[in-house]
Amino acid sequence: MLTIGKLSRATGVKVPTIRYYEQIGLMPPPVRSTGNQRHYDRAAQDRLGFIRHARDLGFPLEAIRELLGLCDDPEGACATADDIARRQLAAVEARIARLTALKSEFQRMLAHRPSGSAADCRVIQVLGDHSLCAHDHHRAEDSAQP
Amino acid sequence: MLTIGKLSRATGVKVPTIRYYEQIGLMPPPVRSTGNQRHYDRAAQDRLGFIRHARDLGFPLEAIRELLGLCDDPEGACATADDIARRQLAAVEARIARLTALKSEFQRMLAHRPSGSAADCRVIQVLGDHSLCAHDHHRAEDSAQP
DNA sequence: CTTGAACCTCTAGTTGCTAGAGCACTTAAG
DNA sequence: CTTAAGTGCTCTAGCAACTAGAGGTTCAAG
Repeated sequence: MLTIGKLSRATGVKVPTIRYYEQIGLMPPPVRSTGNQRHYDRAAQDRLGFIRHARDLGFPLEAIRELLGLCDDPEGACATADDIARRQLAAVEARIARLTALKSEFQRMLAHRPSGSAADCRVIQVLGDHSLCAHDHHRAEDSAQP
Repeated sequence: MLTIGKLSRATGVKVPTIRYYEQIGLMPPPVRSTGNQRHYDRAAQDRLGFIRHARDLGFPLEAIRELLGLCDDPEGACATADDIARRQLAAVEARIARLTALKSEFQRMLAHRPSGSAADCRVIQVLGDHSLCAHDHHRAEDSAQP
């Protein structure tokens, strides 16, 4: 039986975040001590580890909620979990592509050493004039968090 | 002189977002018509284009505020703009590295076709057991928005 | 038994918007 | 000249996914 602080250290999830997960129903309310303090068992630790892991992989909390639902009902369709991961992969790939373009844009901007005043600063030029841009950096569907 | 809607179409920034930028002081309050409607000039359009462009490149609004400050005072140090871009580049690189690791993780997970039930689903396994993970996907400093 | 760390609840703030309610104004057709 | 559609206005509240702080309680070591 772990206190919230020990669970936090064990999983790498911060204490207020654990309470937040409980508040939004991602973690079940744990048993309490006589003094009203939370005590977690192994199952809770595993579940939180799962959440932490999935968060690190960029799953939004709603996707994690779905995945946890699948675990709670283990004979359910695995295809669903696959679909969630697949969507996530697509989002990650799109994001990488966009960021790679951004990176070379920055490198291009920084390659031109400043000549003194902001007036002819390359960074500001590039930002001000789209035609100087080597890349399309139009906002593609990039609302996904990862 | 453009109405807010035309400015929106011209720059690709949504109408409520333009008003939001005005609210937080990123865009100056424009002149108003007798009927209290906003009317924008060329300078406003350029400024908003600059903001849009910088946002697309992943600059947080506070960095954009700094950059705009530099433009308003064009003999200021260009080095500052460079620094901002450099920090941004570092953030972008870190993010790309992390996302690339995530991507191969997802690919690994998806390479194992589901065998039917969630109980032995690879996705759920990988998420549940950190030791199955090929990569370190510990949360590096990745709070930067891009 | 005391002290200080760790816990509790609650509210409010963060970033960068987006959505909706409930109005006022503008513009082209009739 | 009027009217209806299409814009525009302000204001409030909401989203993710936490984080910070206030102000109070409990626990464990010495």
